[in-house]
Amino acid sequence: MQPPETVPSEDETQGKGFVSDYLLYLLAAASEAASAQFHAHVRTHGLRVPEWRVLAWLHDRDGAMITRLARISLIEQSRLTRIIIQMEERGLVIRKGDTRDRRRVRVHLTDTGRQIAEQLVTDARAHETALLAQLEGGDGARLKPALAALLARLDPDGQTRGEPDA
Amino acid sequence: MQPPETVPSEDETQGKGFVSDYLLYLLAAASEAASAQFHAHVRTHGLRVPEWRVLAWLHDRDGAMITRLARISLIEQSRLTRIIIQMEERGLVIRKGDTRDRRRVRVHLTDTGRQIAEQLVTDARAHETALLAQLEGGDGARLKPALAALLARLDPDGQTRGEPDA
DNA sequence: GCAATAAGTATGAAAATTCATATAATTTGG
DNA sequence: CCAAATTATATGAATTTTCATACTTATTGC
Repeated sequence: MQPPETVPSEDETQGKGFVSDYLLYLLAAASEAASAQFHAHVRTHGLRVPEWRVLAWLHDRDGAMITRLARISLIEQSRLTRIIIQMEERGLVIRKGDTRDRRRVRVHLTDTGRQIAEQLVTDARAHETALLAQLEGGDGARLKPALAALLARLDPDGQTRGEPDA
Repeated sequence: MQPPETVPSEDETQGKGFVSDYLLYLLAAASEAASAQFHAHVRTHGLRVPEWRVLAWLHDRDGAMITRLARISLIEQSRLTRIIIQMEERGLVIRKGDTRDRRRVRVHLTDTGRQIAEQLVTDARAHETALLAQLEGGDGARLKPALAALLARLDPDGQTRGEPDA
């Protein structure tokens, strides 16, 4: 037999509802909330979020190819192609055909691009530090490892994590 | 004095780079990776992700107003207005003017909408359970509380968390 | 009770994103 | 070595999404 009642009528306020404690929602909402401020800062530099992601990855490792940059930057390929073109027109990056594999296009930072990237990475580090400092208890410390573990589990080959090569 | 060299030329592979251990990136990437499968499942029901979010919130608490639904569903208001109209045309929800405050439009599930919502919530619960089970060690258990703490810190009023009223 | 302000929703028009697919270059299998 | 399959990027066209703002209805402060 089942608990007291099978019919869930009466009090719709059972517990707190499904969504507000649903992992995928918490992830999306936390991501949004945590990023809001910094993303606003990014926009003050005339960049959209995907463009900042590209700059950040190139800052870590210049000369990535479009497809890979798309995967790790969480951007759909055809969209990234257009974004890169725009960024090139703005002088943030330059595209170079890969001589080994002529299908590939490698993206490199220009001096301007690198300058902006470095500035923003510095800002991002500071922002992250401040953010984590706000989380009392161990939560702050546990968050990153837990997220990294989740990612590692879901994406063993680092398709999304900037593995040297995947 | 600092470590061996001050100039970071030579080996660009210092550590692992900034992005792959950056909180905001981990959040975004983890959210994407964790949601990918289930979101694909949602699409097989002919729903886009924002539509599923709306159904899920209405499942928890029917009759929400557009603005609030937009905030908690992480959707921009004017977009949600259009989405709700489409959902109404498809018979998933109905809009009812609030008689107390005639500016407001309250959104209610139709029977069809509720049926789909319930099915998907059931599926979502199962998926979440499976997902968390994959995380060995305490990571799985720690993740949700840590995310909730982050959200609570960033959004004290639960603007984004379905607080009874905010 | 009214003017000014704020809140909730809708909407036009521009910009962006997606989807399917074209094109080009490489790799694979036989 | 060749045909078939695969990979990388680009692009047209439809759909979405955004942004600013119009409208309408409430609320606030005098």
